[in-house]
Amino acid sequence: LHSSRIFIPVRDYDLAATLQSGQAFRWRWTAHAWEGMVGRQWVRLCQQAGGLEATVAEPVANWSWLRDYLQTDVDLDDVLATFPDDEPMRLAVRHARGLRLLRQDPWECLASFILSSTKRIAQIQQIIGLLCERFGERVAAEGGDRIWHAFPTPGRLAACGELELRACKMGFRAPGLLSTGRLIASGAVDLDGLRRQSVDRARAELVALPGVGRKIADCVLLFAYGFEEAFPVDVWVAKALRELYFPRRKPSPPGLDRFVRTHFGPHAGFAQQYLFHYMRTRGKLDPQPDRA
DNA sequence: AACCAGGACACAA
DNA sequence: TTGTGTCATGGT
Repeated sequence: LHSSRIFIPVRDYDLAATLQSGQAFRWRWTAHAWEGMVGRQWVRLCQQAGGLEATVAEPVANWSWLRDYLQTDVDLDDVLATFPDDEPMRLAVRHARGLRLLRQDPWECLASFILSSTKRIAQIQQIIGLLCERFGERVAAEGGDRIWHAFPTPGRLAACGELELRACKMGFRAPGLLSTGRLIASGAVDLDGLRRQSVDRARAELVALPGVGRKIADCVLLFAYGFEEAFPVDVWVAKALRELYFPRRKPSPPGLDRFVRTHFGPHAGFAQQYLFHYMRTRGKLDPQPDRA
């Protein structure tokens, strides 16, 4: 019953848009497929007619962890039906219909977004790549002929010095990542415990961590815990709101917060991801080399 | 060569 | 409450 390959039937799933929309940073396009890590597992993903094909390095009996990560059981139509019926959302959804939210590991997601501040996605990928290569556990890929690295545990990072982290080109983000890693490694903060908290309590605990403000906390709430009312506002989404919704006057920060909370519905964070991806990739050529 | 990137933080007005 | 400087690093 063990297998190293599975076909996951799903419709309306744009794998390329999903893996390149700045929510996860370890997926690479190589040899007509996406390769990356899900937890401790190396995974190759391939978009196929009617679903996704997945390959792992060593046969497994249960694939629920991958379905959970990819969120293939989510009915996209149900989500899209809750979006506001306005022109910006129509544009954003038409631009990348099939864009999904992943369900990531909280620690990896938190650490990744601490490293994301005022960095372009390509650079975030580079920093995280160095971090994993130097401090992550070695993992077999594709039957063992190649080596990948798991994301470093909080304990391993806590054992690092700030200079070692700075050597991964993360600059001023190093002390925040280090302090947060040590708080989690010591047990002073329990990331798994946030799963059962309310959004507001979970956000409050995340914002209390060094290097974590409102925006990064909302990214973790959305991408790792599945709080889909979380609505991270970065420079791109701020630009989308400014240009598409408030072209004349600029709303105050609390006014804008009230707007996004009431206007985009129960899956506001999902809508946010469409706006983000639309603003970042409209007008550009598809970055994926050979796509049907 | 200036400018900017999925910000957070301390501090001023 | 809202505005400014600072913090690294690399690509356009």
